[in-house]
Amino acid sequence: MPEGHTIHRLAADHFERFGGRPVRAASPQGRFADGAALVDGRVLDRAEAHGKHLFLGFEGTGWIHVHLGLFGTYVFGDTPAPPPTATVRLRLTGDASYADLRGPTACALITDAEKDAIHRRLGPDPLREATAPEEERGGERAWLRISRSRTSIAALLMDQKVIAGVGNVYRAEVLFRHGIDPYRPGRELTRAEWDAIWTDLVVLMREGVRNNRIDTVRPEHTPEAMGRPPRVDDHGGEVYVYRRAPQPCHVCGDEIRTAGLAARNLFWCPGCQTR
DNA sequence: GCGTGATGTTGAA
DNA sequence: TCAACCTCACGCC
Repeated sequence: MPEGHTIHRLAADHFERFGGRPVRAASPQGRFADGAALVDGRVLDRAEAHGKHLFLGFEGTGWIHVHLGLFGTYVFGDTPAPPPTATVRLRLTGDASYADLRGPTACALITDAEKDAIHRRLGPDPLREATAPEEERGGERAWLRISRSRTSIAALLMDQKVIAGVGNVYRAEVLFRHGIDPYRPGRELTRAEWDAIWTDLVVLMREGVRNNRIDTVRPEHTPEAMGRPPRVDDHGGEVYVYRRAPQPCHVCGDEIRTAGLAARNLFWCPGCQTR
């Protein structure tokens, strides 16, 4: 699940369930035992996300920094919590809820300064647009990088230093929605194309947070509108190209293509996406 | 029971 | 460019 929308949703869910009250913390798996002990019994007073990074702030203690990586998952439940399984890296327990974290790439206690360093190395996040300072709006910093780069737009969109929070699904889908060939170099994008991509990501990812899944098809291309069966797939909602190769494109009927790019699977429609 | 792959990142070669 | 890491579900014996 973990693209940026998932992490922002997790931040909100954590604050809603645990915010403003002391929580119990434990690491049944053991690899975060020291950190959990330091946080145990403290008040969770902030929860924040930047791209795919989650920050849980504990009064007077610092932050737990969580990155889910490819396999990390969170499961929330109501108390009383069942006995944790052996792979639970971190369990937080509050009055009415518990949260189990499994398989993260990162789970560590960090200071304000370490947190600042993470923010500095990440690009602008479409989901932080509303709270970003004026000069950070519109993905301006991302455009500076993209407009000067010979690297493909597909690779640039996955580079968290360029733009934070976009993963393999949003990348494939936003390029489809704007008819852009994934291999086009960043510097061959027009300003208007970039503005449209950024604005679209803000909308799509906000909807992703709200629904807790990725839907990208326009109303005229939904299963209902086109009289086709809804997608049966546990990898998200209705999409145009992600994991659809070699099925036909919903819009032009061409065969969706897939190829490896920087160790990830790229998906696109050769008919709809041009250089 | 074994092999595979997945919405990700890092660090070495 | 490649391997390593984290976990789990699925297909195929």
